[in-house]
Formats: sequence, structure tokens, C-alpha cells
Amino acid sequence: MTAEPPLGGPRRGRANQRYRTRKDLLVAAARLASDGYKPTLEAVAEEARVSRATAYRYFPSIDALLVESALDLETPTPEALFGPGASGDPVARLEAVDTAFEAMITANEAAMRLMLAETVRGRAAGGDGSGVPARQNRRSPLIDGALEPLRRELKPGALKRLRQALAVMIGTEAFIVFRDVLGLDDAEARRVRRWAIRALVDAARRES
Amino acid sequence: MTAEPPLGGPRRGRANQRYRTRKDLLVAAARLASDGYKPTLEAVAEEARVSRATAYRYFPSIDALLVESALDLETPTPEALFGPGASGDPVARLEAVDTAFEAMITANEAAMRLMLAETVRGRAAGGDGSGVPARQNRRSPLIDGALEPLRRELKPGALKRLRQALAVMIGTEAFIVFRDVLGLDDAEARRVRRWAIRALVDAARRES
DNA sequence: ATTTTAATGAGATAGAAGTCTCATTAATGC
DNA sequence: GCATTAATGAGACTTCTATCTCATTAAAAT
Repeated sequence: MTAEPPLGGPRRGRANQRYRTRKDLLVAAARLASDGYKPTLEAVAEEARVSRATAYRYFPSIDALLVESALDLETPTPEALFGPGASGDPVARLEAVDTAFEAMITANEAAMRLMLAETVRGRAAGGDGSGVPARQNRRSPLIDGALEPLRRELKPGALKRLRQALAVMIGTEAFIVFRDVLGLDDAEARRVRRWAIRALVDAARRES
Repeated sequence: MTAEPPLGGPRRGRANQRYRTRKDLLVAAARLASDGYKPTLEAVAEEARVSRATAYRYFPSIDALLVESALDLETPTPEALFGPGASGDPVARLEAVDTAFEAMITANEAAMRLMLAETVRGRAAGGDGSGVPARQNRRSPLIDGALEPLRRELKPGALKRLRQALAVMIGTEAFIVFRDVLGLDDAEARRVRRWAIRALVDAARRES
């Protein structure tokens, strides 16, 4: 899932060398971040057997490096989740998406929190936020895939609205609310989320 | 809304002096953070006419100071929102809560983002998070107040579930999803939120 | 008014982020 | 193989966070 080599320099040249250096940094960052603490750039560089200067040649800031290493986590693709054997019930499909997200978040909670913290900060405060990759949207394609069976039943506007509301319920931010704000455990949080997902889908269908 | 004087030192003594110093720091931080940039501790101390050392005597880190200054923003109380003249319709009442939160967030977006970033990090990454106040829950009392008219109609479990689902839709995190993940403007985000709020309330009522 | 001492100020110190410069290494094209 | 030059390493330098020490100020008790 790692992106292609840096864009700054010459297009041709030592692509493989650059790719490996970059990948080494991301892997090192993920390894160090996996214990829940924010590593220093120096620690990451050392873990990757690379000099500090080189690390800065690939990432403009330690935050950018850490965020990209979190983004490097693989998400299931719509094709994998909704292959031939998948259910045709949109609610069941959304629950599959929810399960996949919950698994990814709980397995990488520290990295996800770090990414959320950095991307949230990057927008307005924290100075410029330059270099921190923009927030990427991994949930919408999956939610879209889950809602595929409703595409004919619902009007385009209603479908869009449903998709957007579901994006609030499924993902890191909802996880944070359940855990940090409401103090729920994973099982309770899941129950509430499932109920809300069904309620939103039903409401959209009822309006059509 | 500023909390009482520091807890560390002697219980009696110069409470007023300490209170004023603390308040000065919070006010200075809020003033400097209001333009969207993260001020340095030195800048806050200077703005508050206080030495750096003193600032560190009141707050363990610049982040803790900024978070507390953001938390110092006043939230409307349930009493103010749902006084004698308030509507009895739970959806209308929830919309009032939503409006209040939207106003508070948009007026202090930089500070809210900063607070969210720091509290999110505090749980798992970024060291221990010591000194940074635990996430406080300002939305649940307001949501509870809005749902008051439903207390007899809904079973306790259903009411609780509804309240928890609504907590995901109303607040900073939903705002972040709409803006950063989905790229919606405020008006669109509000429309989706209102639709979802109504859908959730209707679903809860329908089950009773 | 004087004493006590909490609160503060001034400054030294250390660790980390981030930027530069310049020398060295090694991958690629010939 | 050899030359070219992209990639890297080493280190100086600045800024900011955070901790600590010691002297000074001023609120409160007597």
C-alpha cells in the first residue's frame, strides 16, 4: 500500500533505492509507534538505519511520517467485502463494513489515535500543518459498496445523505466518542452503532 | 467557568493571587489561539505578563494549557436552553442543542481542534497524558435535557441507546468528519445532521 | 510594622524539531 | 570497468519545550 517514491526529484534515476529507503522509514515508524508512544524522528531514523537528514528528505516532519505510516495500514477493499457470496441486505453489508473498521481500529488503536490527532490539528491550529498528509477517506468507498443494493430504491440525494450520515457512525471518530466521551466498552459501542446504522437505513428507505 | 485554584500547593494561602494568575494564563492562551495558530508557551506567558517558569508552575505543558483554555469556553446549560418557553418536541429541542454546539465549534474551531487532538492523543499515545485533563462530556447533559419529553414514552434502555447514538452525531467529532473526511460545508453538514437526528429519534419512538 | 514564606522572575540547562551546508558513497549509464 | 551524479551521512545552527536553581517580591499572619 506504500505510495510510489518521492515526487520532488528527477523522475527517473534510482527509484528502487528511494522506494526502499522510504519504505524502511515507514516500517520503522510503525514498529516504534505500535507500542503507543510517539517516537522521535531520531529514533525512527535510527531504527531504519538512516540518518536524520535523510529522513527529512523523505518526510517534511515527524508528524507527516507518523501519519503516513498509519495510513499505510491496509483496509479491506469493497471487492473483498462484497464479492459474489455477499449478502444483498444493505444492513448486513454495513455491519460487515463496521466489523472491518472496528477490527482495524482496535488492532492499531495507538496509531489511529495518533493519525487522528495529527490530521485534526493540521487543519486549523498547530501552525501550518504543512506536510501532514490530508485526511484520506477510506470509509466512503466501503459504505458505498454496502449501499449498492439500495441504488435503485433510493433517490440520489437520499442515498448521498444516508451515506454521509453513516460516515459519522462508522469510523475512528465514532469510536473515540464511544470510548472517550461516553465511556462505553467495545461490545456496548458496537450495539449502539448497529442500532443506529439500522435506524438510518430504515429511515432512508421509508422516505422513498 | 474557570476551575478553582491549583490543587498541588498548600490548601490555604493566597488563593486569589493564584486564581488570578491562572485565569490570566487561560485568557491569554485563548486570545492567542483564537487566530488559528498554536502559540508558544513563551508567547502565552508574555501575553499574560507572567514568566515562563510561572506558566509551567500552573500547567505541566503548553498543550495542557491550551486544552484547558479551550475547555474554558462556556457551553449553554440545559436550564438556559430548555427553560419555560422551550418546545416540547424532542426533535426541536435536539436541534437547539445542535445549533448551540455548531455555534460554539465554528466560533472556536482552532481551539476545539487543538483540544480534540490533545485529548485523543492522551489516551494511548503521546506518553502518559499526565496533566492533560480527561475528556469531559458536555454534550450528554444537553442531549438528556432535550430528550426529557421522551422519558416516559421510551424504555430506559432505548432512551440510553438513543442518547448515545445522538452523542456521536452532535459534537466536535461529527463536525470533523463532515469537514475533513467528507468535505462538506457547514450548511450541508447541518442538513445531514438534522436528518440523522430525526431519523434516530423516530426509530426509537417507533420501537416503543 | 515586622516577620514569614508563598508566589514569582531570571536564567541555566537539556532534549527534540527542523533547516543547511558540504563531503562521501554507491547506483546507473556509458 | 569507469565516470557521473543522485542519494546519503555528518554535523552546525536555530527554535521551542520542559526542568531546575536561586534570588526577589509581596501577601498574610503576628
